[in-house]
Amino acid sequence: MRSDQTAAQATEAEEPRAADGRVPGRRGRATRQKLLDCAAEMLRSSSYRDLKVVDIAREAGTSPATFYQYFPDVESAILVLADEMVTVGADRFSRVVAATSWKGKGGYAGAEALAGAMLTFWEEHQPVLRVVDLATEEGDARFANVRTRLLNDLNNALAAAARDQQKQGKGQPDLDPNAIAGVLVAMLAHVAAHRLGFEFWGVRTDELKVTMARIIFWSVTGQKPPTS
Amino acid sequence: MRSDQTAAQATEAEEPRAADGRVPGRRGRATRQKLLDCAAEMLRSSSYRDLKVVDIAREAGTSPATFYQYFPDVESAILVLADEMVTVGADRFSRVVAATSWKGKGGYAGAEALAGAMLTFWEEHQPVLRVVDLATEEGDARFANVRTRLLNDLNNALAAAARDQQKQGKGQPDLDPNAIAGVLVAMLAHVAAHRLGFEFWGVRTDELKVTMARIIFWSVTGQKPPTS
Amino acid sequence: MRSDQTAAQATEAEEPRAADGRVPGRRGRATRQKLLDCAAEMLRSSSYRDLKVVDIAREAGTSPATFYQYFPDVESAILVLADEMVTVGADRFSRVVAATSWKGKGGYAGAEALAGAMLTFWEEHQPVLRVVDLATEEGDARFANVRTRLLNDLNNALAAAARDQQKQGKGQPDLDPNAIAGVLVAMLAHVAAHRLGFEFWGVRTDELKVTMARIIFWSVTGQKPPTS
Amino acid sequence: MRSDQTAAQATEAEEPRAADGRVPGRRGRATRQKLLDCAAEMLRSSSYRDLKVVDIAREAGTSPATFYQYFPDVESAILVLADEMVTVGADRFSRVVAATSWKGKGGYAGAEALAGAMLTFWEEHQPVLRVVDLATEEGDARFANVRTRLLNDLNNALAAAARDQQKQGKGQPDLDPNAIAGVLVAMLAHVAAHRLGFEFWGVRTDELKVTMARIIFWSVTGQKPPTS
DNA sequence: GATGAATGAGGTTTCATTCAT
DNA sequence: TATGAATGAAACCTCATTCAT
Repeated sequence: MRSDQTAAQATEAEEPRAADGRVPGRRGRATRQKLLDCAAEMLRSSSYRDLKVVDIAREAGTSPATFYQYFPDVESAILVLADEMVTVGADRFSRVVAATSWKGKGGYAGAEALAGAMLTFWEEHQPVLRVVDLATEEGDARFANVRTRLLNDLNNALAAAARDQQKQGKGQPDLDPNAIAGVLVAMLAHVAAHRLGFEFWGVRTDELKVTMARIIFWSVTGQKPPTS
Repeated sequence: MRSDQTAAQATEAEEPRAADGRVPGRRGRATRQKLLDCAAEMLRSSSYRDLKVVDIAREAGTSPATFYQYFPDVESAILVLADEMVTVGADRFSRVVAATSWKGKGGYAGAEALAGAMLTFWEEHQPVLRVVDLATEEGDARFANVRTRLLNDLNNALAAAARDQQKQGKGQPDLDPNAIAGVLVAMLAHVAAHRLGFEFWGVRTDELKVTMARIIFWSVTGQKPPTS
Repeated sequence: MRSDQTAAQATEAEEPRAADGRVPGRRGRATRQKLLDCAAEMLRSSSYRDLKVVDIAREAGTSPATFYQYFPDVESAILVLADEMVTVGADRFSRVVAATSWKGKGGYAGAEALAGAMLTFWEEHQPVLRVVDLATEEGDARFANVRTRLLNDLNNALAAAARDQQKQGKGQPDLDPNAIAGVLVAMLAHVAAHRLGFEFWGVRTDELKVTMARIIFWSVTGQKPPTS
Repeated sequence: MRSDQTAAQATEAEEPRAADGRVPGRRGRATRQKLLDCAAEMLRSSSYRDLKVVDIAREAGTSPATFYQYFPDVESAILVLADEMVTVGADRFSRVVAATSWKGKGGYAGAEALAGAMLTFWEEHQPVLRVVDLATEEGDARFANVRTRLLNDLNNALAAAARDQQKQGKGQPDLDPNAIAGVLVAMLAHVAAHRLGFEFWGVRTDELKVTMARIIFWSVTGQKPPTS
């Protein structure tokens, strides 16, 4: 049993390499970036499974052969995008939880900020996050790794908070802090990923945010959230 | 805004048909079933996207041409499996919620039964459910339909319970019942789908069940769950 | 050089046989006829190349296996239809030419009757005739044979008439009677086959008939056709 | 009713494109041409319906995948051949008719030149023309278009000549000029297409030419062709 | 006589990937 | 660096045809 999850390694090294092992120069880096941008853009409209090397290359105004100079396959390119996203996201989530006292109105506000941050982040990075979810679901270890790195710190922070509250005699006495954190993160991620579906069924995003914030706050602190 | 979701139509008609429109006889039905069984079995080990007609046919000891006699493509075959699953699941979930009073210890027991039912059901039908999730995520309407039919009644029942509690002055006064139900169902489905991941991270299924049960009970009734 | 074409053999024997060599009884003959009727009907709407054994069988409410009891393949079935058509057509054309004196107004009337007969016959048997043309064009000897049998007598009769006129010092003195007949028959068949195309381009069938009749009359007799 | 047919658009744009949208370079164009040449060559021996992508590719010493780089299917490749043929043919026929005065011996010589041109052209381009006829017959609009473009100018020129003669009080007074032109073109095309069949039946090509020339001359001018 | 079922055989099509320039 | 071209390999899918009942 591992009581604490340690962050997995980043997939992408600092220096991008071309297929022949050389570190690309300025022109090469520009081409590489163009390919990444196009891939990201295309993920917005078409499904991950429909994203072909040929298409990305054409969209980027270059040839498939060029694509292979920078990425061994489509997944690897998306992984780079995913890595960039992780850097932004993990940091943002950590910051929100770190700023939360879990006490009184401010504590609840922190919970709400967290729910909001998740919803916003998922909205911003929807295309890549969808791929991460899909590939993880299909058993792709590289993407599972991304997912872990994105949510790991958040998960640990919530678990720590829950544990802390329990020690103060406040939280949910009988529950495993890791279970609480895991369930809450699962809830957040899943609801955020399906925000549009909820809207379609007539549930507004704001209502989702409040609902989740209250569940978070209560689950961590065991206190009734303050009524607004 | 649609305050109540109505169950979508089942995909599979009563009488299975062969490609030429005829209703298959005993031998034909046996072959068809064999193909379904093999497909289900193979989903256990390989990813849905890697499931090829050739493979299923070979596994079932027939030829691809025979497969096409009974299903237009792999998805359609899986849809049949999914439909069978829905029939069982939707019924089972409805039963659990219907038996819940949401009052006192019995009410909490109902919440726990629900969490347990979800975890168990997902464990039993993991391969097909994974495909349903994946295909839904990829925008396949037929599978989204399956998902809706599976969870719709449960969602409505939870929303109704939350609304009912609010009327009695007990529930979560400021929250949209539909949001509550949606968030809870999302949590249940997502956690159940990733049960193995949780186990791997050291969180036992029982703890997940209890944690979710308490969240459910509190979210619907606004009451602190009774300590065991 | 063959100055006279002799009629080729009919493809279909008097007694239809089943695949196993037996002469079918009443029930069998009914099935066989049903298949023929359906094939004929389907030729009306779909192209000859799209006519599949499975389709004919289904349309006839029976199975492919049954089809093979009566015909070795689709072409053979159509050949039967074509044979029936030839019997009717060759006879009709012969009659018209036989009734023509090639003298004066009556002679021209005969030419017009011939043109009319061709146009009408092609209209009546358009589906089968189209197949005959197609298959002949594709080099199918069996269908070329049909075409010959349909037009052979007519061809010979026209050649004889042209030759006869030449002997009387009237016809086209310098032309080969066989060439005249061949060209006229080609013209008749081709125009009749494309009657609808002509209508589409704004040329009425009546005008085609008159035009061809005049060409025929003049080509055979060398006389200016009488003005109406 | 359309009294005048306007030429349809050419099917092939100026710049051939590869499957991925790029304009092929020298090597690519050579491969493309090789494929076209092989297709043309193979049409000589085998029927159009039996011409498979695999076969053309093999014959050209490449792979099916390469074929698809230049043509979406076999028909499209043949259409290119047909287009090239049309350019040559339409021009040639126009020239012949334009050079015809329809007066006296020179007029008849023009008619004979036309018949000769048709016979020669069909002999030269027999394989492609056979496909055009077949596909048109089967209702393929793209090939019908080719046929129209090949014969349209000729048809219009003949109709104009016939109309002109009528105005001079010479032609066939009671006949529709469009009908005359249509019938003559049909005759020419059909006889030319079956030249070999005629030879087989003992009718020499020269005799066909003279016969058709006389019919043309008389049909347009209403005058007895001058005896040689 | 009729046919439910099964399938061999054959062509189509798509891409990831490579290589020579 | 970049890429035009070519292609192996892998599915797909469709029918004509057969056979046991």
